[in-house]
Parts: sequence; C-alpha cells; structure tokens
Amino acid sequence: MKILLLEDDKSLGPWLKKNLTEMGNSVDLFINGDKALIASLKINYEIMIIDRMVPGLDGLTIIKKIRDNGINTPAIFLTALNDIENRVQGFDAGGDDYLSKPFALEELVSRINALNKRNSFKKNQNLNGSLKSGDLEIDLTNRLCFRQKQKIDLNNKELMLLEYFIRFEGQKLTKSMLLELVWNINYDPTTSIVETHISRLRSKIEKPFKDRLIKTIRSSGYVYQSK
Amino acid sequence: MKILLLEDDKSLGPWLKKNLTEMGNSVDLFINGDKALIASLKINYEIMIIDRMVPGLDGLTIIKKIRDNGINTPAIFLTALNDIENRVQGFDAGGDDYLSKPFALEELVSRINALNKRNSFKKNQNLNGSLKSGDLEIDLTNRLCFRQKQKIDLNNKELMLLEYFIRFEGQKLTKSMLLELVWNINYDPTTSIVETHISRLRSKIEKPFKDRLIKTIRSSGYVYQSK
DNA sequence: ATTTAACTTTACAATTTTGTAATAATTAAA
DNA sequence: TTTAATTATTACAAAATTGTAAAGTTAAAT
Repeated sequence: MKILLLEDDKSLGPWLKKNLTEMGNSVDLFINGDKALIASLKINYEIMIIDRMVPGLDGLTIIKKIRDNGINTPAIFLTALNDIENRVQGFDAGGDDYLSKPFALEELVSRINALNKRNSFKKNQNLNGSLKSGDLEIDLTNRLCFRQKQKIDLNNKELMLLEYFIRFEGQKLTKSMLLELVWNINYDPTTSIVETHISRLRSKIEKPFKDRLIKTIRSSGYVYQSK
Repeated sequence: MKILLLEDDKSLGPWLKKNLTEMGNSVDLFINGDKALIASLKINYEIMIIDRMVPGLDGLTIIKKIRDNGINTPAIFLTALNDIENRVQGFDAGGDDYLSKPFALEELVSRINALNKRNSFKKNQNLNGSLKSGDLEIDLTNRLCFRQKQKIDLNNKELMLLEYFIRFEGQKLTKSMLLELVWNINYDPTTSIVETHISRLRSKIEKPFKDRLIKTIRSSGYVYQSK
C-alpha cells in the first residue's frame, strides 16, 4: 500500500516509516508540508498520514489544498491536540480520521485498514454478526435472513424468535421463555401472541421449503432443530 | 446443586456422578427407574439427568409420572437414540433437553447451566450483545438503548445508525457510507433520508440530554464522539 | 451583507408491524 | 368415537415505521 507520511518529529517519523514498511507498505516520509503537497499531487497515494503541526504549511492547510485539487485519498490526522474543537476542524478540512498522540501502532494500523479501500467498513460488519444453522443463516448486524441462499424477509419479532431458536437449537423453549425473551413480558397466560408469531415465522421459513424446523411440544413450547 | 441422575450403565453412571460432584454438586445416582421415581417425589431436586433406557420403568415413563405429580424440575434426557422422532417423544414426555451419547461432559454441564434456574437463558443473551460508549449503551440482542441508565426507544433505523456510529467512534462516516450500511443503497445523491433519520436519532439521544454526540461534517458526513 | 448551498426539522401519507380475537384444525383424553 | 383442550391460521384494527417533500435554519462564500 502506497502511503504518504508527513511527520516532522525526528524520532516518530522514521519509526513509523520503518514499522509501516515492515508491514509491507511503501512509505514516503516528508518532514515538510510543501514537499508533501507537491508529492501528493503527483503520486497516487492510497492513504495519507498527516501530522497536524508541521513546519511550512500545516497539516490542515495541506489537506485542504489536496482536496481542492480533487484528490480524495483518505487521510488520517496525527495530533497532540485532543479536544473536540480541533478534531472538528480536522474533519472539516477533509480528514477522515483522527488519532491523538501518543497512540499505539496497532491502532494506527487498524484505522488505516478501516479507511483503506473506502469499503473496508463493509467487512467490519460481520464482527458480531452471523448465526448459521443448517441451511439457515441470519445476519444479526444487518438483520437479514437466508435459507438455502434465498433471502427471506422477516420482521423484528420473527427474527428475534428465530435467533433464539437457533441459539437454543435442540433445546425446548417454553412459551413463557419466549414471551420473556422476545417480548420482555414476564408472564401472561392469556395471550396467544407467541403462537401467532410462530405461525407467521413458519409461513416464511418452513412453508416455502415444505418442511418443518420448529416442532411443537404440546402444552409446553417449541423446539427448533435444523435440517 | 441437587441433581438426580438415573443411569444404569456401570461405567458412565459413576463417572458422571464423580465429575458432577467434583464440580460442587450433590448427585444422587440411581440405576433403577422405580427408585428414582420415588426419590424424585420426596426430594426437591434442582435438575434431573435421565437415561432414556433403564431397567424397570424407562426414562420416558418416569418423567411422565413425575410431571403428573406436578413436579417441574428441569430434565435432560441422555440417549443413544438420535433421530428426531425419539427426540420429540422425549420432549413430549416432559423433557427439557436432550443429549445423545456419546457426549462431552462440557456439553452436559452447559446444558445443565442453561436449564437451571429457569432464567439462566437470560444470561446467554449477552454473549453477543452489547456495545458501550461513554454513557451510552446498546444491547444488540434485545435491541435496547440506554443513555445514563435511562431507556431510550429507538426504532430499527435509528438503532442501526447509532450502532455504526459507535462502532466507528471518532471516525467520519460519510452519507454514502451510511446509506450503504443502513439502507443497503449503493448510491443515491437525491435522497435526504440520512439527514432525516439523523435528526430523529438526535432528537432522542441528544435533545433530552442537551448535548451533542453526533457532529456534522459539512458536505461530507458525520462523526460520533461519546461524552 | 447578501446570496447560496447545505443541513435540520416538521408534516404527511403509504406501508409495515403488531397484538387481539375469532375461527379452523389438530391432538389427546375420556 | 366423541369431547375437550390446545394449537394454527386468519382477519382486522391500532400503532409504529419509514421515506418524501416542503419549510425553516445555519453556515459558508461571494
């Protein structure tokens, strides 16, 4: 990855360059704003790491000028300043992220990864996110459900029901448990709300596939068992 | 924890008893169905682990009789049978969970924990589930949001927006990123949908607290920064 | 200071979600 | 086999969600 690094600190600059290079990047280090500006217009960097305070043109001005030239390379500001006002200034000028010194190299790297490719943020989604069971898959982050790769539209209650069934696959879930889990209702023997929603869920995840995933345990509850 | 264990296998029974006892439980081992039945009616067990096939009364019959006596102690069936039909029979009889031999002790223990206290399932919820940032907390599993311990009702879009803001705290999220993340729309320069929903989100998480968490980056996007 | 562009908020209507209640179907028990 | 209990499905109305568009603000640029 081609990185522009603008950092005048005699110690930090070379250290960063060394580390980022070792990670397989190509790093051009500048200690002077004007030079960095010129380079940024000539070379197609993939990411720019810019100290907010440098001799010559300061980081803020540089990024502004770069943006004025139609260059949208993602930029991370390094700065000792941490207060909100300055951060907003930085963002306003066209920075995409902000890192206060001192910082861990790891953090910088993860920010670089996050910014790179403009779409890497898509990847972060599945950090938390998906449950699989048989041919069923639910993406909790985006609240999507698939069976045999086909997308199935579930509303919130249906998705929650299914989520619990999958989490407790093979275990019986009583109606009161479901009532508590999905509806946060402690106990209500009169309502038939669970049955209704089970029916709706079944009509979407079972009916089109002509089979049964949710078994009824009479006068007790339900068990989910994947195919 | 007081456990009734019905298992006639000369090797498995004592081994289970030994292990469960070592974990701090009090285990009564029975190798005969009738004895187990009588004991279950006299002693208040917290959990019953029952082999489906034992001499005398079989596990299925036993659990039925126990339930007929109004005892709801959670029961786990141990069995060599694994097919669905038999599982359903077991659940029907009043079993709460089902474990096929051979099984790992760990699995049994986790099932015990899951069944015990009838409410332990509540704990499993937060396996996947909560994001904190400053005085804000969201529980992804139950889709709840709190600020300063106060519950805030957010609808789905608002919650997703906030979720991404928290995940990318301190980083700028452009409108197109949000459009893609929350709405799965690739690009649409005409819509003002992001602004509208940001406004609604702000009215709920900022207005009542008279401060600002989401900063606007003019002609670009927004940055979330927790207090 | 004025103008313009960008953002915020509000109003509104279409759509979707959701719970209740009624009816149909199924299962178990007598 | 008949009856009673339980579950499944459907219909319906209230409520909530959601996107658009218009009006109101704010901020930047000329």
